[in-house]
Amino acid sequence: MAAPKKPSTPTKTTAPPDPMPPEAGAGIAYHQALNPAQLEAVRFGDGPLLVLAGAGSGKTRTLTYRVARLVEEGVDPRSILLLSFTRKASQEMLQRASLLLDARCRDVAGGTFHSFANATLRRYAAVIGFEQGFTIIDRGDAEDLIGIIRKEMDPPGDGRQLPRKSTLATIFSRAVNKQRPLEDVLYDDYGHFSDMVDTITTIREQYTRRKREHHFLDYDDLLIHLHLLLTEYEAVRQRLAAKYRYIMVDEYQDTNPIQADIVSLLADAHHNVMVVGDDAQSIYAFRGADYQNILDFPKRFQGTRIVKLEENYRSLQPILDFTNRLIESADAQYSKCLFTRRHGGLPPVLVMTAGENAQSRYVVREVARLRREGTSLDRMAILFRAGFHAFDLELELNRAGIPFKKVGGFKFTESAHIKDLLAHLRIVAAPDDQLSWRRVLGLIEKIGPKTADRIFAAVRAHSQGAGGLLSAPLKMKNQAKLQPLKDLIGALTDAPEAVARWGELVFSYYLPILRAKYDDHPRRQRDLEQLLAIMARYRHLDDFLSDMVLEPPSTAIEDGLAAAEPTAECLTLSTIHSAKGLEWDTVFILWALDGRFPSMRSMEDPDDLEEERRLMYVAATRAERELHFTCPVQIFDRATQSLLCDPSRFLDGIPENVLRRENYPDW
DNA sequence: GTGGAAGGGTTTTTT
DNA sequence: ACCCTTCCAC
Repeated sequence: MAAPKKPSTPTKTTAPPDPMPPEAGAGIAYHQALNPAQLEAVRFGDGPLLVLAGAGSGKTRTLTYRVARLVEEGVDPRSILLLSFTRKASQEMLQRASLLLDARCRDVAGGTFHSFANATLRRYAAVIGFEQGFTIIDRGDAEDLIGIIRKEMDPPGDGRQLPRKSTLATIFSRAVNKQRPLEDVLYDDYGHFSDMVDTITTIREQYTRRKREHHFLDYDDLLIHLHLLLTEYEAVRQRLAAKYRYIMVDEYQDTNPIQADIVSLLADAHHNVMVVGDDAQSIYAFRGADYQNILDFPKRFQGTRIVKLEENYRSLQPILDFTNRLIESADAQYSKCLFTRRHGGLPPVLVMTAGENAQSRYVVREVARLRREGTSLDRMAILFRAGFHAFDLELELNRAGIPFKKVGGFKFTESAHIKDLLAHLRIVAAPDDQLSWRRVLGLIEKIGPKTADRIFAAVRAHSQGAGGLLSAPLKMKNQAKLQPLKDLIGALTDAPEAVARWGELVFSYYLPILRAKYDDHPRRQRDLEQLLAIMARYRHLDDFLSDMVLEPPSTAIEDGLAAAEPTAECLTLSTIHSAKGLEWDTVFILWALDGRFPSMRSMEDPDDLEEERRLMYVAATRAERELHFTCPVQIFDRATQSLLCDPSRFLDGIPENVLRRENYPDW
């Protein structure tokens, strides 16, 4: 049970040095910083360009240098649009480009598809019939609204129930993202509900109608409306195409048909479009992404130049030997084989453990060992398929006193107390927001959904915004209960627009409610204080509220630690989806157990199974030096009533010299 | 109408 | 573990 040893001599990295600010007046040293393929992409002039970038091949570096290069050549930074997967990723690229060149690079327009859609739609809101603006609703809000409609519908009558609200939301979203009729999605993916197609269609019509009534846009609507704006309003499309003369898209393999269309529409006039991605790392099929999208790019744009980045700068050779093998045995033929000049190190290890808790103890033991040997916790990550897969490990890490942050899974802004506080601000910002009124009023004793809706209707009829609550005619017994809330709204509407001040007013109103409602209120109160700190960074309430939906802080703990002790080192726990694009010295992949990874559900459909394999590939290629898989055995699977005992089928047939096997504890 | 308690059926991944 | 429904007391 020898654990992988650190290589005795530090491995020499052949990766180009990190970008440094150029000497005053000197140009950027492209030749020293980039390999020939990267250089070709960076120096590519006008026209369509497809960069197929393997894992760890310097994709971000290439995009960063190309931005700097364009700006250096005199392109107006505001005419460059850089769409990437997370806002953090695009900010980092622009920051690095600024270091290479100068601060002009910060003026590059960038963000996620959704944040770009938000910004654009705000500018053209009147064109698409949102004269009074709009509120972006997150998944939870969407489900609440669907839940209200669902409850109003007649039950099917045969004793069965309609799909739960979260399932309905998934069905509706899938139909949009895959651009398929609702009926087809139901028939293919939810066969057991396909006979309710009429009722479900009605629910969706109602959902669409009410979103419009309340000026709500959900995540999908942002893309739909942007697409609509570009297709239906030729003048707008021309203006946007003239404004953004260079389009760049990161992680193009994860775009869905609407997003790919949006890119085409924007680039149609000039064809100056560069997309970067890796078909082998496409892991968002569940929301409509199709790796075929990136392979079809040259068909959309005639004369596309294709550049392949195949040299890996991240991982040691034994890790690449393994990951190449993993992706080679895929059914689909992906387009590359990676190589590296980083030698040394041991092959990855697969560790069989006697159950889930043994898995957790193995990870804790190894993390402690690595730390003793000098690896910072910041350089290690634990990756897993789904958020709840790490629950047991979290307990063990707490017991061992190892600090960690968890990324992915449940979000800060999804917890009830955060949503409560935001709802108070939302009714002021958007008085038509019935969902937020329900939430705010429902917090008051003896007010439930019915009373809340009545009060909402009265306020709305008064059409004075949230202040309508102060003058709307209400029943006497409601008047008294509502007095504190009225005082709050009065204070909010009187105070000048200062986001942080409003946050404090709501906080002091909400604190007694929080204390009465939750036993664990001290922890939640700390979260709220974090939220207030975040609010202080904003000048406009609308921006704050939009950001909380589009790019919420990934974890409460992360921000807590970052704020309190920015230097404290910290282990990362992450879903594989949230780990995309990141890298660590040492990576642990949990639950490499057939039935968990791949999951039972994915085994019926070859396409789903392929995506699981790509997911494992993404996880494994995050590692630079050490890679551990753990496989707890004898796990009972309730869905199939069977005992799971075998390692992931993706690891079958990989020889011992590529993947070592161990048992923990020895048995 | 509200609020609490009890019991049966379902659990990925993200903007 | 959580959602959703149902049932019952106020």
